[in-house]
Amino acid sequence: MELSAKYNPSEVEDKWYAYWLKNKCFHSEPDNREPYTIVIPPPNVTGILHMGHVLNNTLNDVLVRKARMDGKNACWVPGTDHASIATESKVVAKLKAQGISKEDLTREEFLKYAWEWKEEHGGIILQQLRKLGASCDWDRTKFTMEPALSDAVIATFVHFYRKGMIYRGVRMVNWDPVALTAISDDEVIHKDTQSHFYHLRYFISDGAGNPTDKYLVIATTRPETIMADAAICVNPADERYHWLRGKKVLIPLINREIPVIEDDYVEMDFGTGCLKVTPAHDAHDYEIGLRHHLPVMDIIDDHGCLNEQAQILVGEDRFVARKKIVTMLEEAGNLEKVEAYTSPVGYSERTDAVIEPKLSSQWFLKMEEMAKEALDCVESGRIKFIPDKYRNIYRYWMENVRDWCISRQLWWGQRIPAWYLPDGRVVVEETAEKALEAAQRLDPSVMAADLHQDEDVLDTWFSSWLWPISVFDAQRPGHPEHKPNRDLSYYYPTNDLVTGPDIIFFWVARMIMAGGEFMGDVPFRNVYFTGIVRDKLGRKMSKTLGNSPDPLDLIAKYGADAVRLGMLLCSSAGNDILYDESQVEQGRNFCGKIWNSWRLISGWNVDKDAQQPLVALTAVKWFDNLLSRTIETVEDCYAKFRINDALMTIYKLFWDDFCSWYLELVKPAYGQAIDAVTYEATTLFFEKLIKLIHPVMPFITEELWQHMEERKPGETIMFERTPVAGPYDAAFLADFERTREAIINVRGIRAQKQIAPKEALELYVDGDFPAELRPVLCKAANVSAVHDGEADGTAVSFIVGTLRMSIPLGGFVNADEERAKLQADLAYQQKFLAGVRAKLGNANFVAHAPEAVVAGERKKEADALSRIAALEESLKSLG
RNA sequence: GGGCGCAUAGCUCAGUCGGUUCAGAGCAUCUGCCUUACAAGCAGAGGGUCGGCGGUUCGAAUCCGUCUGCGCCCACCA
Repeated sequence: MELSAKYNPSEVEDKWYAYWLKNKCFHSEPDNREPYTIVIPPPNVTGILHMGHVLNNTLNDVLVRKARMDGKNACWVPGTDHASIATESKVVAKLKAQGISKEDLTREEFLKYAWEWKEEHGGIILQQLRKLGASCDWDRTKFTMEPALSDAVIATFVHFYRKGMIYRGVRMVNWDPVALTAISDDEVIHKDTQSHFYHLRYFISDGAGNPTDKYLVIATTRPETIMADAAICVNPADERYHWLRGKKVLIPLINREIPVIEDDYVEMDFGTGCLKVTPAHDAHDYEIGLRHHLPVMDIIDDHGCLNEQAQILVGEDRFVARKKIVTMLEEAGNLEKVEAYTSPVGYSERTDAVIEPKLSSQWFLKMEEMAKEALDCVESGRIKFIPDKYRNIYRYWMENVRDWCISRQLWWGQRIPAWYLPDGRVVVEETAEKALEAAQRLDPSVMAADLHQDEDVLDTWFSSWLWPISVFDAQRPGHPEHKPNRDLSYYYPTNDLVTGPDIIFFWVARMIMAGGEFMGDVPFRNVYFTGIVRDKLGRKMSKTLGNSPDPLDLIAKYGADAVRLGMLLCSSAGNDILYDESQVEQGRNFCGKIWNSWRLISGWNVDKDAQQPLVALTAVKWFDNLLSRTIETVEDCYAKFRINDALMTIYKLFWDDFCSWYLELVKPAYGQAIDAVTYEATTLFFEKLIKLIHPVMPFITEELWQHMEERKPGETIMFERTPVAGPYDAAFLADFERTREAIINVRGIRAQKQIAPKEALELYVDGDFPAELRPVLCKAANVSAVHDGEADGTAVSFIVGTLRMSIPLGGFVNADEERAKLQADLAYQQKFLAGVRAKLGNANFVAHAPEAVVAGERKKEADALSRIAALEESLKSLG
């Protein structure tokens, strides 16, 4: 079968992906081989593929394909995450566009819409991953909210509750007034925000609720919250304010009387040294309020608007209210001054709304004990982070862990399995039936209708942290007595996790905790942290900037292999990736190179009787040695997770060594056949090369491997073995390097002197040059003969190592120019020699430096001397 | 504000224990080639005071100090 002149990725990719699926090449079942397991970082069920996914999943796929070719039973489990906030807000937005408000729907109605949306859009991303070539075991696809996995989540809640690790409490939480839910501290992003510092006068009360003419001044960024003030606080050491002791002041506009209190928390030199204490709307103020038994008055509703408690500006949005109240304060004579002020403000990661500190009742999971163990997993080296620097960040997190707020005021997610009795008591059970039984044990008169289930759902990460366990055996989490099934026993712990450092605590740390809690073992052994994909200007890729290409467009344009290669070329672990389309072009070009090299080889006619030329004999020997050495390097790179180095090593081996050198050396003259020995060796090399590249470029390698010879049905390069390194002769490889240098020198001289490549030259070598490499020199440099000794008459010379080589060029040589060049070279060598000798003349150096280093310097000295001698001879022969 | 990390060629990055001709790679650039696998290519070439300053050492891109410029994590002085 003829190979088309150009590689056509789209045809080839669809064909082989379908072939792999049909032959269940990605499917894994436990057997007696060593397992290699990866669970996908589950993308949001409603997500679509972006460049970050491409990077992550390409890395995963490379690792899993490599392991498969290493003979392991490789299993990559795919799936999606229900992503409660993200998905729910998308559904809410979609309903809003249809004129439906969430608040008009019952929970059941809303969930029906949400599931419809999930069925419609869910898993698009998994289809897209197929285009990338991801070799996931699709038969094992999981969803964090499918029944079995949801049951696991509920069971773990009950488990922790019974262990006394889950509790319910009123806490100051981060309220997102757009998503209408509390979010965890980690989902809050602090951004420096331009605002104002309002200096307000609070007049001292005369004791009967009337203002005197004395006042104090407080500075606040949130004047709209003054109606919720419970006190004014000063530092007890602040003598400026001792006269205020025991006094009461009046809140401006509403004239409510509040006490002046003293607390160390207040910084004397910040603002005016007077702090208004607003327990309901500030976490620190809440703490102060607890210490001083202050009343809590909540004046902001769930949407961020002032409520009746505020007395004024009721119903106004907090930011509108801020503007209005400033005017009112000014008119009332309470505004002293306004300063421009920049301070960090918390924003919701999801909705970008300004977070409102809010008191509410939430469920928490105690973290301290689990965090200790999880820290130890990493500190002890049972889990390795790549790169290592993330251990520091991880340690910080684990040592400063706070209890995890696991409840969310949403509907999309696993509903908290807590039921309240009419008297307020609570029972926590896996099902409503069990809850009723439990409730009746407390109070036999309770009926099913009397029980009310908690309205909240659980944080998405409360299901994600079970992922490496629940994808294999959803029975196990929460039921330590359940014996792990066959899959879980075989595949757990997984081997490698590839993910972004931004979820090191959200996900990585918590999986480690869940692993310890439910399996007594780590969930994975290595965590490879990728960087963020940025554009070439260093900007984060984002929809709004429009600087993020659609991966599917790229795949359509350049092919999946090209996209994969382009992505990996610039990805060292942990560094951000500056992506540019030119990298994908480079990938495409490499595909073209591979393709064309096989076109060349497969086009050769083989002559069974032909004898192998000497040059081919040497070339085969060389490439065989080089291949072994390179495979060793590549294996070392993989072992250290230096995937881009492994790739670059193979890339150069293929392009430079195989195509530019090896093939050019063995290539028969035009119209001539190639001998069978060389041909066999060449196809074997080619096959090994494409096997080496297959984990990175699965499609083109499969296409060519299938093209090389008739394969049996179902056969695939995927299950071929990674080529192994044999012994190699390093000295011979070094000799070949010198030969290459000589060839490059000759070519350089041709270029300089404008001598056509077709015109054969003669070469003189003054010294010992291996005979077996002479044919290589002749063919690659178009040298008709290699003579020993030195050229007669005018010649151009050069030095390789310590060998002097010269080419007699007669009329082509400008003796003055050559002399000048030689003299410059000579001067350099003499300076070099002087430097080396200065070192060797230093008694301290000879005394302190290791012997090998001193010997090295002596070698340098000897080499420099012989080069100087050679240059002087060349100068002499120039006359 | 605290902590961690980074700074090497035009760009993106390697550089292991301080010592081997150590100053490297890929891309980009320049020059010459439509040579019968490939112009998405071939051959050749140029390009860096290793961020600045100081120190340790026989010897520093590498270790220490400091300054400058970036990045990340943490942190609600209202």
